[in-house]
Amino acid sequence: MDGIVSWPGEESSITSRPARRLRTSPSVLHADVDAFYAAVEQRDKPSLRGHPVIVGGLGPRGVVATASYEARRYGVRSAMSMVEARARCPQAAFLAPRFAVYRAVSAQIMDIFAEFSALVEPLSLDEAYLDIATSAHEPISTEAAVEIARRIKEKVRAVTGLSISVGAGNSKLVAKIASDLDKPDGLRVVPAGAEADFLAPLPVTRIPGVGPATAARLHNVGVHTIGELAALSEEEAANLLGRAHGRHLWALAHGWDDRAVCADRAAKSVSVEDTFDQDIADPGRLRIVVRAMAERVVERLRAHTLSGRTISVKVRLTDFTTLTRSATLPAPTDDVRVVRRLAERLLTEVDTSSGVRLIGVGISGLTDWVQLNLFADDRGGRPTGGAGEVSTGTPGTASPMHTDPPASAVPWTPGQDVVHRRYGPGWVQGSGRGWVTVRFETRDTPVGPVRSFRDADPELHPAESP
DNA sequence: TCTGGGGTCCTAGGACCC
DNA sequence: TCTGGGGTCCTAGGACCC
Repeated sequence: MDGIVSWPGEESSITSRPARRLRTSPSVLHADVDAFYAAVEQRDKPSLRGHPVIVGGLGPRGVVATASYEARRYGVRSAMSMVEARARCPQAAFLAPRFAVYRAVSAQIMDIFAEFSALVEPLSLDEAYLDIATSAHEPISTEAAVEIARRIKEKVRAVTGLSISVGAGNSKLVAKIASDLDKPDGLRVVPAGAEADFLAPLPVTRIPGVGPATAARLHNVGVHTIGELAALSEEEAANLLGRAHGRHLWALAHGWDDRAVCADRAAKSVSVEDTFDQDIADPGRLRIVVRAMAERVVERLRAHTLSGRTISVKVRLTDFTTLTRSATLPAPTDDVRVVRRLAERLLTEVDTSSGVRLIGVGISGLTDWVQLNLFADDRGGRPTGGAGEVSTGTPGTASPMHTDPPASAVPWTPGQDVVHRRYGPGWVQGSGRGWVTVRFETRDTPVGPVRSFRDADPELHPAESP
């Protein structure tokens, strides 16, 4: 294993903080493909080589996903509007992204990374951390790290035709910054012990996690370099930037970064969103759109055999203010009818009369098992739907790869319109284990209470079909 | 003709429970 | 009747990353 040393300054930190250990050799690698999408397009279309290429949305509200280095010379950057990119570099080739191709190339690259380390943490299609200490019994020398990086670059170029940049250091932070500094086709290893001198003169904005808002706060107090951030006290950083964020960045500025390289990180949410070519104000059209997005997100959810408890709707208004509304179910679902209906309701909680430029639907609180009925959680108790409440307070701690028997002979279908003799019209949010939960809302009165009944409640009936 | 789409993490307030 | 604190869950928003 890599050599390990105690976290400097540990004595002064709060006792709840776990003991930190820093590596003593450059055994963390960060690798990413140079101008990935654009480079794939240039690779596949030789006439584009040597010329500016801009990949991104081609619609009226598109933005740049990736600009080739030729295009960057004209000031074209990721996230810039396509309109501005066209103004800066009209002679560029403007291409829509081909994600299926990028995913395939990405898989090739990740396979190559896996040949060099058993511990690969992908960050995106074109980027990953590699822990090269896992298979080594001795600390990794600078020369050994350089050699491994060189071989990875060679192999990626031979197999995919793409150039990558690799950085290595004793932490994720140092490796990542090192790979950034030498782009494109970079190879930079920060030797053990040289981390502080490497970091100190760099602008704070080099630290991943320091964006425009954080940079502005730091600049306000005269902090421009990583070394100047490190020279603050931990308390000053925490007060300036927030407790967690401030302390984290302050530690990073010292090079105190013990974050582990972690393969197989489970997804926490799934979402889809669309920006319209023109704003939509018509509630009927918005309702149709949000239903379609609910269907798309459930498709993605089910493709990964996941279920989720919390449904969110995101609305970006004409003036770009962004609102979210969410609701949490008593148990995870992957039922399109429930998600569709809930998304529709959440949309009604936002005033969209001024016009909407984007709608999104997301699902979080994911569990790794296929939902068979809404109450197939392990709380054991009966459903408790109280008036107006969606969540019951107790989270379903789902067992992995749960295999519940199907809820057979239950007459109620999630999403179904029903009428209760006392409570009026509503729709079935879920059923199972002898119970059915009804949300008493209609399109005209979209927000209403939730109540649960026995399956055979004589007062509950399917709504008349239209 | 301003500002995509997919995510992650953090904060802060209120509800609720012990 | 009054007075609390801690912990967890939920919601909404914001910063940030590629």
